[in-house]
Amino acid sequence: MVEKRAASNGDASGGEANKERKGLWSPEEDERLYTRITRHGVSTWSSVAQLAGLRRSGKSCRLRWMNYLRPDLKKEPISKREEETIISLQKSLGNRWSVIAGRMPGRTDNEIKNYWNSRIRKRQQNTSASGEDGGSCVKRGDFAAADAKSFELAPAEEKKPFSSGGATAVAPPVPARFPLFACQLLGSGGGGGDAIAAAGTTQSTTTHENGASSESEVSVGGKDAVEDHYFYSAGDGADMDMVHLLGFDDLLDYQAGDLLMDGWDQSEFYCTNSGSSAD
DNA sequence: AATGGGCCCAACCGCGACTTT
DNA sequence: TAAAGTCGCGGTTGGGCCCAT
Repeated sequence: MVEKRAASNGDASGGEANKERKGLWSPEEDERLYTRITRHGVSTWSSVAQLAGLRRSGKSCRLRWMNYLRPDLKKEPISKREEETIISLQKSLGNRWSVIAGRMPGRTDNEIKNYWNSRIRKRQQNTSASGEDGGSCVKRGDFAAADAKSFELAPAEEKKPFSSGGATAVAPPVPARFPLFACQLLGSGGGGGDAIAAAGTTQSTTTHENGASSESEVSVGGKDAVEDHYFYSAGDGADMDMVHLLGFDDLLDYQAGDLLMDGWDQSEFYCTNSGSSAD
């Protein structure tokens, strides 16, 4: 879809040589940006644009990466369960889309905002126009308002970036800010190995027989290095030699157990590159 | 087959916050 | 402390797609 749009958007390398390009991204521009970031990471977005040879603003590059190229993005449509989560979080947090997106791995603020504006809000307007409570228009199932409580941010933790803004250098290929995932140690004999870690890496998504819908292995360096793995140093110092990223639905399931969603912000984890394809 | 209206989503814009110098 | 540079956010828009007529 985007490719189709981009293809009709003209030649990325043509036109006036020094004028900043706007509009849809071409596949070539995507490739340049993706390659640049996966190989060298992000120091500042304006330098990424420059070094990738793109006639785009840093801002535009950031947006493209965050909303489309990031390897950890979910490609599938927003599920019913995710929709319920969006509704609950919007109710408690308001239109703080980035915070809401931060609670939904693989989803972007833009995606959630668009989804809200185009579908949920409209539906709620329709139902409230027909005399119902707008907030309860969707059947909530097992995700009641009480569940939404566990998503709320502690005030002091709001807007806590992984690496602070400005020109913070980050080891490749992880972008300056990257999402948090709940992870599970492999070979630890069960749930005892649950941990939280940070990741900004490529996921090779696989569907497992146990029904976990989007369990993924973490790999490094995008397409060129799918065999490499990051090592994560957890808060207690324990190293994980491999982690599984869990899909959002899996995380909701964990609420019944030891791992709560709001645990995501309670620990800080640092990513070190163990082996690496970065040149 | 043509067309017009609504939907959806990628991307832009403007602004505030933060960092660096 | 101020200014400049950069980032990130929420609101908005433009245009392609889909579908009913």
